[in-house]
Amino acid sequence: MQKLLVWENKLRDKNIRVTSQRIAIIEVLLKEAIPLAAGDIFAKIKNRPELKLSTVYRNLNLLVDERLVRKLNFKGKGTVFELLEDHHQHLICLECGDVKSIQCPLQNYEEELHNDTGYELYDHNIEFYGVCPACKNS
Amino acid sequence: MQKLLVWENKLRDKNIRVTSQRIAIIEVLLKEAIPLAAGDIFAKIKNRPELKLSTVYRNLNLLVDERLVRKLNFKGKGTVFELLEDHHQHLICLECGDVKSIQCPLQNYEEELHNDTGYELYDHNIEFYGVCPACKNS
DNA sequence: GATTAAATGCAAATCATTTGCAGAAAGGAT
DNA sequence: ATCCTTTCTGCAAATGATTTGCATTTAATC
Ligand SMILES: [Mn+2]
Ligand SMILES: [Mn+2]
Ligand SMILES: [Zn+2]
Ligand SMILES: [Zn+2]
Repeated sequence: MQKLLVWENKLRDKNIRVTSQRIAIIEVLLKEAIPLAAGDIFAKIKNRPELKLSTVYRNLNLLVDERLVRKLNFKGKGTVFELLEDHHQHLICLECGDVKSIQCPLQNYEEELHNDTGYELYDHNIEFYGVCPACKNS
Repeated sequence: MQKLLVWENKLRDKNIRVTSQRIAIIEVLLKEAIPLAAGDIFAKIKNRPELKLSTVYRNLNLLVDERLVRKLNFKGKGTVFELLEDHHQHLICLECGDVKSIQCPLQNYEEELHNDTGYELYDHNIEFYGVCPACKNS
């Protein structure tokens, strides 16, 4: 089954209407496969001059509320969005801005933190910052 | 030695002038001891009506550049700042906004990540989100 | 195809943050 | 203590990102 159809069904499951604007946004996020700023998503939607930036924002916010999209903030890039699929974290090059997805190193840590603090844990987010091999050699 | 004097010396060591505005900002961050938004810092500076919000921003940015202050972004709070002292991470209650400092669970992980990716690691940041015991019982 | 709630386009508003410039203050030298 | 140079601040205005109100359009249901 195509990825886009999977996402259309996720919308239907949450009673969110499948609009062409929503699909266009999800298509960009699927194709790029890295976290993108709202403005970048907007810029990558070609041949839809009537699709407005405010629509991009409204949809991203809705999808974040429905836990279909993750909203992040990266040093140097500001607020970015990615489709919420498998749990993973990010490694960001401070020179070229490259973003690498990495396995989350804290798979089992929330239980320990719960025992230590009494907090009910829901989520965590990690950013690693460094310089990628390509940038190091230049 | 008083904490404030330590910070004045940190400024001198970096050739940053010790101005009364800078001191006022650092005093707020020292006293509150949790990450604060620029606007919150500004609001907590009493009896200095001439001290402007733009000055708060300019100084926070300078202190971030000089690695004396850490700039973070917390879900629900936006951009916040804290004095950079010991390496630690944060646990945030999504109900009441309470922020707890916690020991960093990734003390030795950067080496492993370097070996896996070739990246030169400089820094990392973790946020844990949950609900605190007080909010859970209410 | 008609009905209704939800979504969009559009323009304007809001909020956070930055900037230009003229005057004030800090730190070093005399 | 005064002078000098550079940095810093106040102030007001600009910018950039994000949100909002409202009239119109559209998706989903019947
Ligand atoms: Mn990712
Ligand atoms: Mn802290
Ligand atoms: Zn790079
Ligand atoms: Zn709480």
